[in-house]
Amino acid sequence: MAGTRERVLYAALEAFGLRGYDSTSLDELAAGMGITKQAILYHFSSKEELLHSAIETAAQELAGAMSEAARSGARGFERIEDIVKATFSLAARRPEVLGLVRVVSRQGGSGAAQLAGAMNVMLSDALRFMESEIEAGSFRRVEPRMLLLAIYSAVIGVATEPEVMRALGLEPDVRSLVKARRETISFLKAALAVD
Amino acid sequence: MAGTRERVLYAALEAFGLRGYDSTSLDELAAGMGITKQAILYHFSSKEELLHSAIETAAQELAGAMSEAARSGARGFERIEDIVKATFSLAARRPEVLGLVRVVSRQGGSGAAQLAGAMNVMLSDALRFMESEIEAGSFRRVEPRMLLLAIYSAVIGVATEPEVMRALGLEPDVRSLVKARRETISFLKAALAVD
DNA sequence: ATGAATCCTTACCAATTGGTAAGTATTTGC
DNA sequence: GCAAATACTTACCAATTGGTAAGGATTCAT
Repeated sequence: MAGTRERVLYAALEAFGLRGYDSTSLDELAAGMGITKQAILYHFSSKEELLHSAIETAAQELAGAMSEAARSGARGFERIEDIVKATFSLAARRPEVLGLVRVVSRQGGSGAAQLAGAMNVMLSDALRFMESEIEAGSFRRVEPRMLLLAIYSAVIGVATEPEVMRALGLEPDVRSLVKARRETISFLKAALAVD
Repeated sequence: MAGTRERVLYAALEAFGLRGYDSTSLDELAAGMGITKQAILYHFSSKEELLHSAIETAAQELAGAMSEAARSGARGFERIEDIVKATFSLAARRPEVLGLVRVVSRQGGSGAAQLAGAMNVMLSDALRFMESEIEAGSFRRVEPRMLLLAIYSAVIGVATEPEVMRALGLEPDVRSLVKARRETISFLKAALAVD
């Protein structure tokens, strides 16, 4: 059995990422784990600190998945494909991680700044990759930052919008996610291909 | 001066769409308008009913903007372009409308079902358009629903993720939004073009 | 064996939450 | 002119919120 501190951290990451920060009370969180709220506040001095810890964990996990995907050292579009696959895999395995990224980046405030800081290296790596591929003529000539934003939005959106999928008549099950992944990749491939 | 009921409705739409449902208290909302919480509860029997009314308003406003964009009767990619422009315009003018769509579709529950219902006609129109354009050979052969989801995600994401823009070193001002719009359109154009 | 640290619980607390009840101006219908 | 509906306000309320204080059990160092 993992330590209480870690269990709290992961439960908080899940709750914050799936239901939102304000919508999650410490009492609920504690009851779900069979402990009391004060046990949480023993390990984390405040709810906000718990959020910051959860953000850090999520950022690390995301960075880990990305660097794992980049380990193959693929170039050109294959690299993008690896990254999209890793993102979808993460979305299926632990939807709360990307969920927290969304919740926090939307909410703004110090959490967003912290998240931005934690993902800074990842982002500038991605930017440099984009620029070099464009320079090399492998990708279409686009504004790399705008492109990253579009890719981020498309992938995160597809991977984390179950309700929108339902509204479109798609059940957000594993099969549909795989299909969504394939479509997203071919979508990006077409968008990036040189004329 | 508009009636109190309408003012409450629009203030709620703004607050729910930008800060979230749970993060907005009726007291706050009322104080911001110089009335008391009970005045709100006079016009709307509960906070949830206020949310439902706000969702309906947002859905109508979105549908209005879309049908306005479709009024030109353009075909092929020009139609997509008109719609994306209209969406960005809405995002710049009233960010809370798309914000509410996001918040609600993410949160799930009865609000999401209501929103899905209100946007049903719009969605099936969009689907039929996609299918006919693919059939006519104007767009690349893709799964229309997946494509819609990708477009939705890309546009909504770009138009409503100021914090992500900031993280990428882009200030979310009008100029950047215009640039983002242009990039999104060319991104979609490339993704949809037939080989 | 014992003092101290670690890890929790019970017992509170002030502030805030959505919501009710009752009263009061103002407008409206007749 | 007057009852009734409309549009609020003040006064409450029970439940929930994040957080504090203090105490108890267990482990650990000496």
